[in-house]
This record gives sequence, structure tokens and C-alpha cells, in this order.
Amino acid sequence: MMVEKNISQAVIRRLPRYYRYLGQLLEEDVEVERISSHELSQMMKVTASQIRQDLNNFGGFGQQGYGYNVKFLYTEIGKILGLEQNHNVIIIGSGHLGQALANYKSFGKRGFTFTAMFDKDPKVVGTKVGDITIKAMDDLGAFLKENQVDIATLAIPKDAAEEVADLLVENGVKAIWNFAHLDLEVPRDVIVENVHLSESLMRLSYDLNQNKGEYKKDAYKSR
Amino acid sequence: MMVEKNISQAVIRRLPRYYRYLGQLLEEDVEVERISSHELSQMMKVTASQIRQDLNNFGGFGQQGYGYNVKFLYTEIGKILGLEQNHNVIIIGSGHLGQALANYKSFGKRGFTFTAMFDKDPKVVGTKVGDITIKAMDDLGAFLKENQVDIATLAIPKDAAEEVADLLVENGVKAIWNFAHLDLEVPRDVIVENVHLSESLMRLSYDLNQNKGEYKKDAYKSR
DNA sequence: TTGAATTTGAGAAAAATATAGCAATATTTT
DNA sequence: AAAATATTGCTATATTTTTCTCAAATTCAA
Repeated sequence: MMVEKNISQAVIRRLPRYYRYLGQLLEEDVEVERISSHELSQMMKVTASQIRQDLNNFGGFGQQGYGYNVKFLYTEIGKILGLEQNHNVIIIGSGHLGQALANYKSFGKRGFTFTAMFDKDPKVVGTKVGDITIKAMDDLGAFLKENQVDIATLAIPKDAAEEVADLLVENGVKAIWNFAHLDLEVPRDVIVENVHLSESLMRLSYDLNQNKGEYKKDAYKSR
Repeated sequence: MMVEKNISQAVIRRLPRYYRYLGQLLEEDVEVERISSHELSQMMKVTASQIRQDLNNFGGFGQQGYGYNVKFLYTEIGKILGLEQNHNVIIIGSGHLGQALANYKSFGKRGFTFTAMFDKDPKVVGTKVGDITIKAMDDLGAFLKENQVDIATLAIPKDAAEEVADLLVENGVKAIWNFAHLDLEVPRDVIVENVHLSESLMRLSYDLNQNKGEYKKDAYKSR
């Protein structure tokens, strides 16, 4: 029977970073063949223990006295992340954000293929973004029925997002990459990965505030 | 003496989301005056206990038997996040991503003012993005010396990012909003908030893989 | 080839985070 | 005005996550 250990979100959040560092090692002039958790920990500024623990969730990738084979580990993490299989990605919204995402060449290397872009503005429908011709939003439903779409990217304002998300879900899309500033309501088997830029900026603002010592916790006690 | 309790990153990550929900309540047709941790917990799909615990890190904002005053709580969280003071933000890189960020109108509402944009491509220098005229990268150093810059946004490829970051740090910038796919090396008093889009997409891919049951942990055990 | 040095994997301990429980206090109802 | 209900803030408990430790396996140096 398969062991169904649940892997924590914290571990999963870190996996892509391991993948990035290992990829960098492979790209370097003198390609590194092996690396120990200790060496990697110094590069990445995390504990060696955490690296070993994280990797062990997925299996014993290393060897005592040797460390980890960089290429092997890189490939395995890629498999874990599902990067060895292709994903068809569409983008809803052809604004700057949508176009920025469409132009990320590096995504292609990792098994993500942008197959279509949609916009509701008739003025841009029919124009091209790279190789892709922007389609009308009205054609989205039909497109979804005729084409395999693994990931739909929502790069539209929040007011329009829920409606489009519903349409996506109705047509069997199982994963949404959401850049709209709201939490989408979707069935449990649909995955939503949020990129809330404004929240990121607020965290930065918070940290700035802390450094400046502007904010005094105590003040709130005596309101 | 001021109590110097350390507030965990987990709490800080959640604050902007509370802020967003409270803001939504204030924008609704029938403005809500008060809310209990229980009601908010149902909206946000977290436990009421967590909400109370989180807020209590910063002070007692609620009242027994009543709950929290929405407007008051919203304002206070805004203060905690440093949103009541203005931040001058510059953007390095005038590609689609840079322009997307420049056009986020909602940032302006929250005390972020975009004051300049830089690009190394002579063809775009001098052209306008909204009200802002794109400046040459060579002028960045001088600009930093003459203007107060609270946050610098790096929307450039990773190969150029470290060099620009060094220049920013040399000229006293204390906060970097980094969209380049690398970890910047900066002194400890400089804050870096990373937005690694490719990592976000990989997490989505991981989750997709899990749902499909494509990935079997056990397989790795017997390599 | 042998002994010293490395380094993993895994279990145990420690730390951090989240949840539950409840006294105190306010609000609402009767 | 009294009783019932609601709800916080805080403490205690439970859970999760991270770090520590070390035996076992491997590599490296002489």
C-alpha cells in the first residue's frame, strides 16, 4: 500500500527555490557534480538540517559521505514539481501584466506552453502578442471545450475575475493562476494559486516601518 | 519600557488579507459597522481564534460582547502596515512588467507614489508611461542622490539585477521589491521582498500533479 | 588497506504556530 | 432591570515545523 504522508505547505513552498539553486549550479562554468546539504545550506542561507529533512519527504536522494548528485537531485525535484510534463496555459487579460507573463521565455523551458490569450476589449482582439493572436472573451467557453487547458491565468481586474473563474470551472479547468486581488470561490478540486502583488507590497511597507521604528505597539494598548 | 515582542512572519503575512477583507466590507453597499471574529472567520475561511490571536499581537482592538469596529480596525491595520505614510517608489525596467506595476492605480490609494522609471534601452528613454518619463539607467545614481526613494522595484532580467541592486544600496535605498529570479545579496538593514513568479507557477504545477495522482512518492524510495 | 573525515537519514528535542477553552465584560432581549 | 446571549483577550493545550543529534554508510588521505 502506498504511504500517504502529507507534505506540508512549508516544504512545498521551498522546493522551487532548491530547484533554482540546483539549476544555477548546473549552468555554472565548471559544472558541479555533487553537493552536500551543508554546502547548499551556506549558499541558500537555510539550515542543512532543513534541506535534508525537506528532501527526505520525497525519498532518499543522497548518499552518506558523498552528499547529493546535483543533476539527479535537480531532475527529481523537477519531477516532484511536475515540470517534466507539459502544461497548456492560457492567459485571460492582455494588459501589461498578461503580456509580461506571455513573454517569460523561461517558462517554456520548464514545460509551460502558452496556447491562447483572451481579452474583452474588441480593439485588441485579433492583434498579436508574440505568436499568439488575442481572442475575444466571448470565445473563451468554446475554446475551453475544444482545447486542453491545464492552467488558466487571470490577469484581469477583480470585478471581472469571479465571473471568468466560474466559466473556467464550468468548462473543466482545474488550475487557476490568479493575479486578481480577491479570493476566488471554486470547488475543492480546483487549485488556485494567488499572486497578490498588493499584499506583497504591503509586507514590504510593514518591514520598512519596523526598521524605521515608526510603529510603536504599545500605543494601541491605551486607546 | 517598551515591550519588544517579536511578531511572527506568519502573522505579518496574514495582515494584508485582513486589511483587504475589511476594506471590502467598508466598500459594500450597506456598510458594515461591526464584525465579530467569528463572522470574519467564516468569510475568510480561517479560525476565529487565529484572527483574535493575530490582532492581539498589536493591541486590543475589539470589545467583549460587541466585536470589532470595522472602520477602526481597518485604519489600525493600515497604520501597522505603514500605509498611512507615503512611500516614493521607483521602477527599474520599463518592460511589460514594469509598466503593469506602474499602472496599478490601487497602489496610489494606499500611499505608494511612483516617482520615476528607468531603463537601459536608449530607444525607450524619454518616452512616457502615464505621467512618468522614462529615464536612462545611467542617471539612476544621480537621481537617487537627489530624490527620496523609499522603495525600488526591480523589474529587470536576473543578469542585470545584482549590479543594479548594488547601486541602489550604495545610494541608500532601504527596500527593494524584487521581481528578478534570484536572491539579491544586500546588507542586513536593507529589506528585500521577492516576487518570484516562476516559483509560484511551479507550486501550482505541484498541486496539479498531486490532484492527478501522477506523482508517487514511493517510487523514489527504490531508486 | 586502514583510519580519519564526511555526510546522510531518521528519530528526538525544541521552537513556533494554531486551536481550544473560559473568565470577564459588553450587548441584547424580555 | 434582570436574565440570557454574545464576544473578546488571554491562558492553556495541541499541532506543526524546525533544529539537534548521532549511528550507519561512504569517501578520502596516507
